[in-house]
Amino acid sequence: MSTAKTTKKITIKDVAKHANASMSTVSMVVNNKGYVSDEKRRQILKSIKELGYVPSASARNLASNKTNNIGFILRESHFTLSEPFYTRIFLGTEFESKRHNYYVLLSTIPDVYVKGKDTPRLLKERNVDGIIIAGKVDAALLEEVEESGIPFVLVDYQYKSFPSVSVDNRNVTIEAIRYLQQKGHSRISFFGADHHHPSIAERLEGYQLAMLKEGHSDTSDLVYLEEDEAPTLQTGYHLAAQMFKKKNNMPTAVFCANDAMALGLMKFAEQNGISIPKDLAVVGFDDVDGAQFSSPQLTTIRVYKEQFGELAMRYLTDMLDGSWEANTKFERGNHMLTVPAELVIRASV
Amino acid sequence: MSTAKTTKKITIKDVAKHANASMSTVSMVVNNKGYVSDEKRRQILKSIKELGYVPSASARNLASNKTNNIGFILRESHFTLSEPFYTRIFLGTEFESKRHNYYVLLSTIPDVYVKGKDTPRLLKERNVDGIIIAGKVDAALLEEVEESGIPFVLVDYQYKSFPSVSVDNRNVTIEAIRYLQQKGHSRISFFGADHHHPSIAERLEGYQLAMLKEGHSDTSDLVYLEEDEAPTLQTGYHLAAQMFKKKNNMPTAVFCANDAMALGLMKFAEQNGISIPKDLAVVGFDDVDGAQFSSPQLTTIRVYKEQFGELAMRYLTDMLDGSWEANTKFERGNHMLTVPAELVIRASV
DNA sequence: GAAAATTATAGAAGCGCTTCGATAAATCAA
DNA sequence: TTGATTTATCGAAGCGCTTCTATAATTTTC
Repeated sequence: MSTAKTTKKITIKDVAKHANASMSTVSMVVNNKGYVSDEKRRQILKSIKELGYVPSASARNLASNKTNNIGFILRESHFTLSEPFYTRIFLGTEFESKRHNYYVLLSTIPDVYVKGKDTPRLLKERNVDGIIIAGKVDAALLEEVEESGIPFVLVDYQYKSFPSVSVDNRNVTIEAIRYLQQKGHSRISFFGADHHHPSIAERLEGYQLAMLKEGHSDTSDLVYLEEDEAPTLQTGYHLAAQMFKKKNNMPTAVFCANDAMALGLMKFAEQNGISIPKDLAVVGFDDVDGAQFSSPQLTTIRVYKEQFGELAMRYLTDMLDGSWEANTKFERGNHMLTVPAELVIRASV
Repeated sequence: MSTAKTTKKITIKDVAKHANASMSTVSMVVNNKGYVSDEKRRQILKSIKELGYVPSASARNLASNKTNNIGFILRESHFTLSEPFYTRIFLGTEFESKRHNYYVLLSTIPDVYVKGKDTPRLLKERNVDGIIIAGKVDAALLEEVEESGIPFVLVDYQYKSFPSVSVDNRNVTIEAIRYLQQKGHSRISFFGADHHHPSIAERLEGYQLAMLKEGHSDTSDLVYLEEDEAPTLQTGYHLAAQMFKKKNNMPTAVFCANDAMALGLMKFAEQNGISIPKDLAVVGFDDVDGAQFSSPQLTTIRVYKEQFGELAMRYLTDMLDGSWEANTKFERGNHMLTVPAELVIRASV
């Protein structure tokens, strides 16, 4: 490159000399620990600024036996989803990590995970202090991570009683169903898919709870589940086709386990001359970008993805510096955190 | 956690002892350099495996004055775009980085970049050996990066004659226009936006070149440009409305600078009873996921995003280990690489 | 007002690796 | 044969930090 003078790297030693202090004192100032007199501190801070000193990450890591990295593990397909759900969560962790001075190493894993082969390098090389795992992943990976002893937290997924952060699916679904009921709907359907996914199972649960409360103990003829399919627009479309085949005893509203399916349902409706919300009310879940551009605009449940990621990161860093363990509010088995979500009322009901 | 025996960390020293060699010899084996007899090498490799030795990244980095990290800088809005274009490019770099034993540190920057304030931490802390910058970013950032002296390459963007990797926009656009012409179209429109973006400018250039070749030296009444808008579905929709307002001398085909706009145009067409491809042929650019689900399916230009990222990473790592400089094929001013794209023929023409 | 505790600073060991001589054996050139 | 190279190995310095220990100076305690 064109840098004329290859300025020698400034080390802590240079700062010490310049500030007329010892390396250890400088280190203490930089790390904000130990005892340093105000005067000396000012002196050192001044020297740091003047010399443009920036601590070397590797030296620091080597000496303190930390890596200063947080691993973020995510399935490839979740990463490249056109709805940037996990991407946003990742972004949230990235924001939060800056606050705690960590770097985030993103590692994608293939959808079909093979234990030894696909093990993230950051795990093998133990190049992270903690790990965030987003979305549903193979149990084998989870076990590997657990065995490694590296602290971790799951996001938008749950497994055993591993530390996790998830949307408060059940309660917000109940809220949504209540809303439909208040609007006069009593025959309310549920569209779901892949109900092995804890989130979707929880939404179904919330739905059933709310229906039960209004006396619908048996919802089997109202629930449409494509158990082995992903909850996509296509799935929603198919489910809609299926539902409209049986002409009698039709529901007046549908709660979809996510927006993609709701959008699929709306597409089917549009193509078949079914008017929304006149003939059928629709509620989605996620509040994807497309939800506000659909016609009619979709009433749905908004999830704060960035906050989601931020909370997970905070949880993890708290674990790392021990302040979490100390916090008696969170006892064993209570390690599953929840982020709120909220009903966004638009035009599809 | 529940790890009973906190197994002591295995260091290079342990391996040396176990293999009856010196640390330096082990180091040479690990790094594949210097002279080591086959016998000793085997011996050491065996010990490494037996002990499960994994080198410490920080120690290695400190000693060799490298970081083993590559920075990936991207605008926040590009990262959370619903079309995972840059996300895919990122994925490509991630794949390739594994091959070269680098970690990728992703850093997003806000859309309006303020020099000191938003400077990526990895730049300030010089915590990377090289940097990849994806998409259009603020020139101030580019200058900061250049000043840092850290090797970098741009992806899907160009600035001055900085090393870059881009789609071969001009040529593939010419190919697409030729294709339309072969299909009998001669009045072909161009839909564009934000033509300060080099890619879009190049596409326009290719379009004009191809039109010129068929005698259309003046395309001004065929080109629809929303210069200060982003190339979104909405923009495409507006442009379509604009175009259909003037009833006479209508084009028979439209080349859209990206799929989003093409989809917007098609939406307008559908709502206004214009049949595609009967009344109007449409070609897009990017081959986004939505392109194959539209009706009719969109004829477009496919960009191999992962390969894009891979190439950029390869370029960068080549720069880093000097083998690029040595390669006489790439002289000054020739540092702009190109990835091919291809016309995908579907049903909209 | 002397012992104990706290505050302030410096020095040095050591984190786990790479790499630079030093040294010696093996191979080559003539 | 013998000096010059090449091959093989080792020991030790040093990368830039953190942190432990030592030593004072200052403040607190009863």
